[in-house]
Amino acid sequence: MHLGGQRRSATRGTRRRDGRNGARGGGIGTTNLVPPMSPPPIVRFSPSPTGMFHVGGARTALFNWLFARQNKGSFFLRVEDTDQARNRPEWIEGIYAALRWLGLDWDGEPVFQSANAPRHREAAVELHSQGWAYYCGCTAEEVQARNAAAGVKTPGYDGHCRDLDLDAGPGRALRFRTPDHGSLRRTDVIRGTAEIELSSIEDFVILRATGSPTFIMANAFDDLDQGITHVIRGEEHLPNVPKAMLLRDAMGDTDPPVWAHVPNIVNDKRQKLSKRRDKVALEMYRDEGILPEAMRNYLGTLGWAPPGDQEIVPLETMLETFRLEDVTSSPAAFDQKKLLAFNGHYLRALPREEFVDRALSWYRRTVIDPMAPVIQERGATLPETLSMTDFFLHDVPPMDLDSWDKAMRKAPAAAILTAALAAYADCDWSAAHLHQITEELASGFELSLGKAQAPIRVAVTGRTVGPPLFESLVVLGRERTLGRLRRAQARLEKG
RNA sequence: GCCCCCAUCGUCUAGUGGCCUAGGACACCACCCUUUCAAGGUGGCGGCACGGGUUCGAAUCCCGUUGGGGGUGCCA
Repeated sequence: MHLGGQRRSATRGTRRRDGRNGARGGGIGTTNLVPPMSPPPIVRFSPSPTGMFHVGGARTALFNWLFARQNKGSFFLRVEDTDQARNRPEWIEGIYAALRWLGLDWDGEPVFQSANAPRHREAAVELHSQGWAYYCGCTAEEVQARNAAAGVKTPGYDGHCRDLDLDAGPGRALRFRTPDHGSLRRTDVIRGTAEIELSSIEDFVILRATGSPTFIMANAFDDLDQGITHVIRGEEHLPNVPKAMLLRDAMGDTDPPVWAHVPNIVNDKRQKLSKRRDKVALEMYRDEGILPEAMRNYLGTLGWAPPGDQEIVPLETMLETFRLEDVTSSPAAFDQKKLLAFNGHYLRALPREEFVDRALSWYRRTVIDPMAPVIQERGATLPETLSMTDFFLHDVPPMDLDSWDKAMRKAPAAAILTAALAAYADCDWSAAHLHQITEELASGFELSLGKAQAPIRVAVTGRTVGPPLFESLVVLGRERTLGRLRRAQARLEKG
């Protein structure tokens, strides 16, 4: 057996359930995770820039930040961009902007995981030379076919190349050799201890056939390299813990981190929030007027609660009373109504002058700045230009009945709305592109663009006249546009 | 299929074997205040998934069942 320390347990964390020092009264703000005199903790928040920054990530960041700051530790930002194909620079900017908006400052410069790729590769190759890993030339299809032929119902790598002693070469990935027997102890601050059977873990890839390191390799290496003491992340990473422990062990680690897997945030159907079907992007909430302090406070009540009967609390209170080991282990549903209630509270509590400043700057940033180029030319007075943006302010646009009748009474209105809904659902959201696809839509009905856009305009703005449609749609955003089109559709059906 | 995780009002949570007739918040309902609407105040509705243990005593500990979720990628 090559795995010397595999039964070693993570001893740094003390579980809340097995201690008697967990009582909140008198113990507020103290944690047994970081004993006095011990070096300050080092945590990292490590999002991958593969989409809009969302509320789940925001909460994980918040918990990391609270834990680091209250213990005088370090909070690092590490961008896990090992999947080059799915990364985009604007997503990275989005991460910075969102964290700044929430007031979560990080230490030092962000680390880009891709920049460490050579070191990851080197470490992986080293693992191979020490016999911890082997090269494998199987494709996913081959593995699948073999499993099917063997009648194996459980998918996963079958160990075909395990003892072939293949050299590195084109088309060959490097796999970590997982022990066949024994178990390891996984200790998690918020989930307790579990004994994991090693036989259930397949030989996983650490270096792709392209030579690029996989997430698990890069992640385990960087955590070790940065001296991360507490890994606080989403529960979807729980199955990665044994792999990370195996890898760290092979790389000579003797001081495993404290693991803390925070529960998912789920939707009202209790599924993990997803970008596609749920409203998750932080910037959408920002644009709809949610105050960062309200969002931050609300996020803090998902999976944790301040002691006492008061859950709307200042950041300082969270900083004093937050305890990682008190985080709940069951998923929390994101309740927009409750967020709104929190927001109303914060809004009312603002000093008058600050309220004015913030309301005005919101209006300027979200509506006036983006609309200025098209409204400035279209009115004789300031109020007249400003009134062109009123549809933007309401969830349901104020509907002008004459406009409605004029645009919707004509035969293809319903069909146009349906076609627009389909065309706008997944397209590039720019004025030029919207113009183009709407023109195509119009020619499909053998109508001019002017005629075809009328039902769309009325559905979205409530009127037949107004600023140029496509610029308006861009500012409104896809979700709100689609929502208004659907609402108009429903209204049309009712007659 | 296999591995893992989870289970207190509709939702977020408090609860760490007796302070529990289960507390608070959001939502909802009623009333009060009020020129309207909010805000605020008062009250109400509403929950320990089920079944077995352990114990003098279980929301709390153990086992099972059921139900939900996550993972099962040369994604992260």
